[in-house]
Amino acid sequence: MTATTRKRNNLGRPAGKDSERVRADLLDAAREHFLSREFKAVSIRRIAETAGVNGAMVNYYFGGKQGLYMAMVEDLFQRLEASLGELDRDSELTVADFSRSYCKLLAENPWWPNFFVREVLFSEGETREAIIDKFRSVFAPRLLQSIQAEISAGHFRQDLNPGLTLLSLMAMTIFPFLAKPMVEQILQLSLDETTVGVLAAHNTKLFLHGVEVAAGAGAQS
Amino acid sequence: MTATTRKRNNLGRPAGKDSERVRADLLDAAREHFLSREFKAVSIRRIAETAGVNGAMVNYYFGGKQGLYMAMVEDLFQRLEASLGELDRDSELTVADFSRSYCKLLAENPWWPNFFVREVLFSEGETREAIIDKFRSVFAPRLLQSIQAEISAGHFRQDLNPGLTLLSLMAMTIFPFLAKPMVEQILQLSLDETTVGVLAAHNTKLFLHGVEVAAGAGAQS
DNA sequence: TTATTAATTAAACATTTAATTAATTAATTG
DNA sequence: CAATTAATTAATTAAATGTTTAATTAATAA
Repeated sequence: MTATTRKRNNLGRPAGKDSERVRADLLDAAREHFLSREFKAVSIRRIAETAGVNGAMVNYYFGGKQGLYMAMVEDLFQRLEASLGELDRDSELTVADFSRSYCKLLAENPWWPNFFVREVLFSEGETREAIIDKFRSVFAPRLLQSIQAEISAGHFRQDLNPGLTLLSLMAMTIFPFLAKPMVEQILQLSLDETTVGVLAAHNTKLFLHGVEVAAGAGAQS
Repeated sequence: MTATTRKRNNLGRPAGKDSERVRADLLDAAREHFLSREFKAVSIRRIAETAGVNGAMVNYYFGGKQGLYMAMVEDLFQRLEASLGELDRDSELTVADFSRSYCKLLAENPWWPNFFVREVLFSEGETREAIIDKFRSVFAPRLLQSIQAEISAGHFRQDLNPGLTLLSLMAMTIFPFLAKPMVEQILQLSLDETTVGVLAAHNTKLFLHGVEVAAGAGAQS
């Protein structure tokens, strides 16, 4: 205790610690808390405790609680885009393609539907605009275009409203994971990795049957 | 000011005021705030201000903030059941019936999808159980039974999983109102009273085309 | 080596919140 | 009428929160 060179507590700059690691740990802890509880119900102190650092670090690295949340959102978007990376290459995007890659996305990012609905429904201002804009630039235009092409080609019913049709497709793919707790309790369906494939197949078939022209040439996938 | 019989402020029991009215006003204010913002972001002071009473009334009548929230949930359930009242009578419930009465329910209770998803996704413990239980007792069993009957009768495809099929139907009817802000911005569809009917028709037709046997006798509603 | 900068903690600060209490007034009851 | 009960408000309390600050230590530059 009398040694003058000895650290008194845990104060001061720690020896040989990567400062990027603290940032990453805080983002991890923020994701863990913010995705399962509402913004105001999550305290900086709790996040910092999970990350194993002092609460003041949130202000030091992110400028405050809101800044940390924004950084987390940005990080989630990056993960999302990484998951959808190869989807950007090919310009043709069929409904089956969409259904399949959406399932893959879900397997890699199970937090996505929950996050999506929270932001679209309950966030205010810029955050909501940001996520809507992401969606608008990633999925919507190419799917709309694809649906419209199928209608023009005579594969889909002529009386379909493309917007409503896309909405139905999105609903069938996103909603089950939104209502997951209810689905598992009421319908006795567990939405794990294996059943996700079954769900995707069911959705695709039902959707295609629903939109294709009622002529004899049905869709046998 | 010297008059001894004069009320000093607004203190004390007010003259000729209906105490049921205070309760109702607080419930109205709670609904207004809780349905548009998260629980922790709503203060009882603000609710009381909206209701035009003192904040202590929340504790007096409902035993606290949580109690007020629970009372509001119970009140919402009652409104929901009132809206679905006549649906309980007839035992046969077709898909078209469901779609139509769900649209009517939405017109009378526009808060419903928002509330539904908030509770199923973000609430904890008893509240979630309560709403899941309500749903289980109102919609699910009769619709499942109806779908199963159609499959047995040979009207719907034999390879359909009834649970997944009900899930698709629910998704198409509930999701558009969940993602309302996104729908209106991206798909340029306004979900007002008139378009709700169009959506219901679209959903019913797409769903029925999707589930019915692919034979020549399609569903012309 | 010395001075400066970067990173970290503990403590203090200012604000906000739900809940409680005491005072006050009207209604009700005996 | 008197005493009690019900309903309401203002003031207070205790806890929690986001942010700031000062102290402290390691890394880095001069």
